[in-house]
Amino acid sequence: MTNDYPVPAMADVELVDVLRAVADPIRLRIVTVLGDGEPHSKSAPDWGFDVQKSTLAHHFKALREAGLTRTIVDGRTHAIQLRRAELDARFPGLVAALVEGAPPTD
Amino acid sequence: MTNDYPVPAMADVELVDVLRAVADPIRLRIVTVLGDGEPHSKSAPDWGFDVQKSTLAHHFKALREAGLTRTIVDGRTHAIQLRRAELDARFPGLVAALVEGAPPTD
DNA sequence: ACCATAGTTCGATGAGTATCGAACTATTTC
DNA sequence: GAAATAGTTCGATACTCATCGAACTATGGT
Repeated sequence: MTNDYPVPAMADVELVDVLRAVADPIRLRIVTVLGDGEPHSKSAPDWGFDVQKSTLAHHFKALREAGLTRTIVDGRTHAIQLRRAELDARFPGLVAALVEGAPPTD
Repeated sequence: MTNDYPVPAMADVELVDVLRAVADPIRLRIVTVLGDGEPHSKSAPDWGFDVQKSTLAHHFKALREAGLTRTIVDGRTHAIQLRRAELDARFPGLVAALVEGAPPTD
């Protein structure tokens, strides 16, 4: 069936939950890549992390449930996108600070 | 003699470690209060958290070791201060976003 | 129908950590 | 010196969570 990748309403998202979501090396890296606001494939090889795809799925879920991202389903491929505008409205400057403060994408 | 409350050099502080430090309700609250850049007493009753003072000491240590704060010793009382200027230089906009995005101090 | 591909979910495991209470250190006061 | 005060440290406990592998769902291709 279609879209059951629910996201919380941004008004219900607490700052501490957002921070817990990005307080992990892999998830922080994901968020900085998603900082451009565009959808990115969930494809594990594309990301190049040294973890199994089940672990990556766990991180994607954590980001979505914390209110940071949404999932876009297209056939059998999924994309993930930062809820940039909503986040900027609710937590001004936060995403920008994360993107700018993260180590270079090498 | 007591001035063994070492802090890491700001250049060595990683963003993800800062985020892990503030990804806790009590520590996030502390940081937002310290956002004014002034020293604040470590006195447990003053903070009004519902934890023992040993727990509070643990959180103060976590903030200091993550590079967020410094400790100022004065006799038998201690104060804690945000390393505001250094943090702003290393992670522009981050502290401001935390202070602004945190729930009201009410 | 069959198989391959993309991604999720589940159970188990191990590491990290928030919390407490008690003991400890350092400083001030009497 | 003794007692009180401020805060830290330590050991134990409980809980959270990152990770893996295997099983599962869903879609697309042949």
